[in-house]
Amino acid sequence: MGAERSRSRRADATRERLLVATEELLAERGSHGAGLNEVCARSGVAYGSLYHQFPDGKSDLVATSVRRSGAAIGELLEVLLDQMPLTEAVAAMFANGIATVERSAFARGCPVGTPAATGDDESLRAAATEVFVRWRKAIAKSARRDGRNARTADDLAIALVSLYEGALLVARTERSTRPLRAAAWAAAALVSATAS
Amino acid sequence: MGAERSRSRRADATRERLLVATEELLAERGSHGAGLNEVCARSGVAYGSLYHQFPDGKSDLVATSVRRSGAAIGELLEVLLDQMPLTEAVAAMFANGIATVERSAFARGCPVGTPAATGDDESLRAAATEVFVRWRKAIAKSARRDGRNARTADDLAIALVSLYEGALLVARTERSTRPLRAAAWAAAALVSATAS
DNA sequence: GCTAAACTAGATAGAACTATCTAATCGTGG
DNA sequence: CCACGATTAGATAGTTCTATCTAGTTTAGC
Repeated sequence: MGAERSRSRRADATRERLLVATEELLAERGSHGAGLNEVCARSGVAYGSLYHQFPDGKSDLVATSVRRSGAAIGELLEVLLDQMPLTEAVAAMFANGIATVERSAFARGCPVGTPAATGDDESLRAAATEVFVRWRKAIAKSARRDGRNARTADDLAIALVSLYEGALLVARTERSTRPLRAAAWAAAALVSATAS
Repeated sequence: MGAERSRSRRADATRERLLVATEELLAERGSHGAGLNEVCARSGVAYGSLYHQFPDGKSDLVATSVRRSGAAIGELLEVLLDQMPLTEAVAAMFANGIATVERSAFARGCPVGTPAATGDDESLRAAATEVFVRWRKAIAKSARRDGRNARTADDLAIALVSLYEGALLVARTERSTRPLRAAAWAAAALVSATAS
C-alpha cells in the first residue's frame, strides 16, 4: 500500500498548511461548511496550489485531512494504551477532548466526526470509517489484554468511541465541558463495569 | 411564553411540509448541506412561500425544525420513561434510532445532532441546546426516581444523550447498526452500574 | 357575494463556491 | 550557473445558494 510519492520540501510545507487549515475548518463546520476559499485564506496558500496538491479537488483534500487527523489521534491513543491501563488512557483521551474544545472556545469539535456527520461524499465516509475502526481496534486490544472476551472488548471499544464523539458534539453545542466530564465519568464506569 | 399566532389551515399544511422536508435534509447533511432549493423541491412548496412562512430565512426555518424534531423525540422519550423503567425506555430509544437509520438506508442521522454538529448559527445552537437539556432532564428525573442522587442522575443522563448522538453518528458513517447495538448494550450496563 | 388581508408563485439579483486555465516563479541536476 | 521540470499565483467560468420583489390566488368576515 501507498508508498508516498517523494515531494519537494516546499510542496510538503504547502500541503501541510492546507491540511492544517482544512482540519480546523472541518472540525468547526463540517464538510459543507468548509469552503476552499477560506481554506486558502487561512493557510495563505493560493487557490491554484490547492488543485496542484489535490488534483481531485475538495473530495481529495477533505478525505486526506480526515485520514491525517484521525491517524494523529489514533497514534496518541495507541501510545497511551501502551503506556497505561485502559481506564487511564481513556481518561487522558477525554481530557484531550476537553482541552481541544476549550482551546478553540468551543468552536471546534472532532476533526473526524464533525465532517463525517454531514458527509454525502463517499471518500470522506470511507476515510472516517477507517479512522473509527483503527481507534476501536486499539481500544479493543487493550480491553482483551485485561481479560475481556473478544465480543465484550469490541462492544466496549465501539461504545467508547461513540461516547467520545457524542460528548464532543454535545459539549460544543452547549458550549460547556460538562458533557465531556460526564462522559469521562461514564466511560470509567463502563470500563470497570465490564472488567473481568 | 409564545402563544402561537393563529394561522390558516392551508398555511399550517405548508409549514408542515416545509418542516418535514427540512428535518429530513438536516438529518442527512446538516445545516450547510441543506439547501433551500432542495427543501422547496422535496416539499413541493414554492420558494416565495418559504420566506412568507419563515421571514427570517434559513436561520428561522432551521431553528424551528430542530426545535420541532427535538420536541417530538422528547415527547416519545418522556412517554416511555413514564410507562417503563429507565433500562427499558433507554433500550426502546436505541431501538428507535436503529429503525431510523435503517429506514433511510443509513442516509439520516439525528435531526438535532446532525445540524448541531456543523452549526455556526447561534439560533440553531440555542435550539439544539434546549432540546438536549429537555431530553437530559427527562432521563435524570427517571434516574432519581430509581434512587440515584442528583449528581449521578445528571451525569448519567448527559452521558446517555451523548452516547446516543455519537452512536448515531458512527453508525451512519460506517453504514452499520453495530455501533447502535453496542451503544445500547453499553447504555444498559451504565444504567445498572449506577443503580443505587 | 364582495372586499380586504393573508398567502402563494416564480423570476431574478447578488454573493459564494468549486473547478479550470494560463502565465510567472522557483529550485535543483547536469 | 543555466536550463528545464516542478510548483505557485491569480484571474475566470459556470453552478448553486440565499434572499428579495412583484404579480397573482385563495380564504375569511361582513
